[in-house]
Formats: sequence, C-alpha cells, structure tokens
Amino acid sequence: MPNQDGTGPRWMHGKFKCCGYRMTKPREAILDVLENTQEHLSAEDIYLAVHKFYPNIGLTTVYRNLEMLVNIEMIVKFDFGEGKSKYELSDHYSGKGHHHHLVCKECYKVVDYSDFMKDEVNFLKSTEDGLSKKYKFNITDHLIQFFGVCEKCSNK
Amino acid sequence: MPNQDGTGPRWMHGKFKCCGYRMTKPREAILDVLENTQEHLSAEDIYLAVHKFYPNIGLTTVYRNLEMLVNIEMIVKFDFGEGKSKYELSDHYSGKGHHHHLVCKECYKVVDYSDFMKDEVNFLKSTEDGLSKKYKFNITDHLIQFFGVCEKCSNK
DNA sequence: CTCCTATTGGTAATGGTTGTCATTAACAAA
DNA sequence: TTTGTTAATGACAACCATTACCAATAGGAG
Ligand SMILES: [Mn+2]
Ligand SMILES: [Mn+2]
Ligand SMILES: [Zn+2]
Ligand SMILES: [Zn+2]
Repeated sequence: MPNQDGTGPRWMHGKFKCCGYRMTKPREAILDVLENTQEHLSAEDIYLAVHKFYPNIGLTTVYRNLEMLVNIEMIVKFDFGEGKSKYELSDHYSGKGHHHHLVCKECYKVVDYSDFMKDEVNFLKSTEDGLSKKYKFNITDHLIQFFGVCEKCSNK
Repeated sequence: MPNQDGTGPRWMHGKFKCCGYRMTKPREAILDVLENTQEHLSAEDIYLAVHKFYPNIGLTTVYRNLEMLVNIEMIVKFDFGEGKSKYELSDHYSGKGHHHHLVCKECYKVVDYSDFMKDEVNFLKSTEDGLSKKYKFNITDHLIQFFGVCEKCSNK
C-alpha cells in the first residue's frame, strides 16, 4: 500500500524532519505496512510485505529503520517469547490506544486488550510512584503481559 | 558450592524422581549456583560458575537443563531486553517469594520488588478473571516489569 | 542544480540457542 | 554388588535473528 492517494507528503514527514531524519521510501513503506495491519509483525514479516512493493529494499534496512522508529517512539518493540521481536505502531499513532497483551504460550497468538484499564491505571500510577521513590528509578515505561493457552490450543 | 555438607540426597532429589528425571551432577550444580545468588543469571553465567567446580560440564548441558528446570517450574526464565535470557529460582524455592522486576534500560540492572503487592494482587485477580472469560484464555502466568533509568545511569 | 552526508543494500560476521550423535552414567532390578 | 536399560551428557556443528561493514546512492538544504 505505498502512498495510495499520491497526495504528497505523508503525515510522518513532519516528525521525521523535526528529528533530523530524512523521509525515505523504506521508512514510508515500513510505516505503511504497520498502519495497515492489526497484527504484531516481526522484522521479516515487514520485510516481506515491503518487498512486494519495493523488491529492492533490504532486510538490513528494515532492521535499521525499525530501531530508529522505536527510538523516536513511533513504534514499539515487543518480545512475546517467540524468539523474535514483534513491532506495532505506538499508542499515539495506532488508533488502538494504550493496551496490553494476552499471549498464547502454544501458538503465540496475541490479543490486544484495553479492558480493565481503570484498575490498571490506578495500579500503575501508585506502583510507579512508589517504585520511583524507593528505588531512585526514573520510570518511563511498563510491560504487562498475561500468558496462557487460547481456546483453540486447549482443544487439542 | 557443590553439596557443602555431604549429607546425601539433596532437597531437589524428590522432585526430580517424581517427575521421572534422574539426579545428575550438572543439575545439582546448576541449582546450587542459583541457590547461592541474588542475581538474575544468564545461561553462560551459570555455565561459568558451574565450570569452576566441574570443568567438564558443557554449555549445551546447561541449556538443556535450564529448559527442563523451567518446564518443571523449579526455575523461571526472563527476558529483560538484553538479548539473552536470565534465570532465577521460582518463587517456591527461592525465599524471595513472588516479586516483579524493575529494569534499567541503560545498564540492565534488575531490581526485585515485592512492595505494592496488595494493589498488584487485586489488580491481577480481577484482570485475569475478566480476561479469561472474555477471551476464552486459560491464563497461567503474568509478566509485570517496569522500565526506567537507575540512579547511577541518570548521573552520566 | 550541486554538494554534503544520511541512508541504503549486499554480504559477512556475531552471538545466543538448538540439533546431532557417539559415549557415559543413573538407578531399578536382580 | 553386578547388570541392563536408557536418560543424560559433552563436543561440535548448525541455526537464525540481529548487527557490523563499506562502497554506492539519493534526500533535501542552499
Ligand atoms: Mn498490541
Ligand atoms: Mn527476580
Ligand atoms: Zn494458542
Ligand atoms: Zn542503570
């Protein structure tokens, strides 16, 4: 899905420029892929998707740009225990909003959930404050994942 | 610290036998290392520590046994984003009891904390119940980690 | 349009982890 | 204690996600 409408500069252009980065085909393509999926993609997933439209974009470039995009917080990197990292657009850009993950230990299916966020927010607020003070940490982030076995995998 | 007191079968003997596993030097040595540290060790850390007492125990054996020990839930495997897994005795065997982790993104220092567990337990209970029902997951486990920058790394 | 330099793509290297297989040793049974 | 079965080991090679390297390319400011 490269720039379907051909309407000039993309939304991410400003963000890039203001961070001192150039707007390039690979970057645009990678973000396009992430915009148009609900899934959590690996570097290779993204490489393959990008490859369909720009067969000359290399896997190395995908890795490099994923790292850069994580740094400027346009995307987030996750480890679900599968042996490779997965990526998704960060809360601000994704439309999904802030959410956590429920992971099947058998098939690695990942469910986004944002239920129970009231409880979570309370819990996180108080815990982060307490931990920051007690352990002199400047806390910037948290990771909450539940693991289990999905319905499909239970019936086997 | 191999079997300091020489008083025959170790505490883990029973657990092993009842699971159909044999009691071997490498297994005993690995558990000894994990018993005598407060840190979160990598496979290689453990290999090196074991190596001092049993120089002929191989790294492969360490990996194999770590996997086995995770399976029978005597130890727990963690990923703190460092590119290699870390291991510690599981709650039941460690004396630390159930706890979560605070991780420095700069130096990968890991702090065990069990403060604020009342809030956590409430939050986890209700969330797990809700998620189990809504998403038909049989939830067995959770991962809660806070990330930030430790005091030492802040002053640089 | 030009120039500077960030970025790229191909390829080799890295490093944690796993697979293979002949040899060894735990331990149940005799 | 001796024996037999087979789980477990150790050395080594292979795997695979990720990184390093470097010469060639292409953003985009001026
Ligand atoms: Mn998600
Ligand atoms: Mn711990
Ligand atoms: Zn599943
Ligand atoms: Zn630190």
